[in-house]
Amino acid sequence: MGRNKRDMVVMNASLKKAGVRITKQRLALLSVLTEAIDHPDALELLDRTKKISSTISLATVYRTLAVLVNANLVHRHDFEGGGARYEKAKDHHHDHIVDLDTGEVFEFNSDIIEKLQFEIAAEMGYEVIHHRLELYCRKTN
Amino acid sequence: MGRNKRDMVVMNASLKKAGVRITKQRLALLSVLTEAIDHPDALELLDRTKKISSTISLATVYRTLAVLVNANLVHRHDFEGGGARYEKAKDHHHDHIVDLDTGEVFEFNSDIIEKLQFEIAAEMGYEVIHHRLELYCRKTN
DNA sequence: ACGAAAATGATAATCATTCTCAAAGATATT
DNA sequence: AATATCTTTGAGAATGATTATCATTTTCGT
Repeated sequence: MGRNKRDMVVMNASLKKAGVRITKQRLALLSVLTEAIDHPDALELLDRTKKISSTISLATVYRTLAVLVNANLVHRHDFEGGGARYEKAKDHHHDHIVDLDTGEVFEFNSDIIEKLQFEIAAEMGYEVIHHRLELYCRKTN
Repeated sequence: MGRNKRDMVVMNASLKKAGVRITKQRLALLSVLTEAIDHPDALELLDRTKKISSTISLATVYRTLAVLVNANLVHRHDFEGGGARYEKAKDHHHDHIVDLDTGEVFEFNSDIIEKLQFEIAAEMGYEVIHHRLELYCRKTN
């Protein structure tokens, strides 16, 4: 687990940017989200954070996630089935492929699709504020 | 409201196709869905159906919707905020634009996007079983 | 019309998420 | 570093949408 000084500085800055106080729970949760390579839900995040901070509750996980999502530091996904899943915001936008059999989530992005969406909305007098594109898939063969 | 003999025959056939018994609740709900030009939720469907059939419960609305969705006669959408919303299946596939201010839902479809999705999935060894594309928009100025 | 099988209604149960509020912690100021 | 103030936390209650339960009623092939 990579929680060195530089990471701490970055996370402190992130929280300041979000206009919230720095607490060990928030640092721990942000650290878990930073290390995660998957898309965990609130319960899973609680478990992982407890292993680092040992003192955090489910209510705080939800509250902190709401704060981070609001500050655009974290993205929340409502894939089919089960509760919301979370992911630390990356610098590049991406959409998701969900493996229907394993539940695994993969990322992809297509500038062309992005542009087409923009054009379709514009044609109807709309501006896309955000969007959701999920491909529910099965392995071929 | 258009519930003539031809509609009844069509609805009867639809239910038979779904392999379920024909009840007045199911006919009424299907009729409401057929007439709907919007994307109502379960509670709204209960209200509308009561006006036609006068005897249906929320439990039956949910149960019947589940049956119809399973039979691919109805589509269920989980747009952001609030509960699921339903729509009678049309012969052509389409995606949705959601007006963030009014909650209104518009339909669109793009063969190009569809094809791109297919290609992207194929490249990763996947076959798209179904997908979800929603544009959350605001009117431009 | 008869009887097995399925559907209904009323309500309880579930599940994820949000709310409440007293106690603990963080930050600015001195 | 002590104080005052304002925020966050934890535990559990509350919520809201949806599903399950089960006794009663309805459907439909015979």
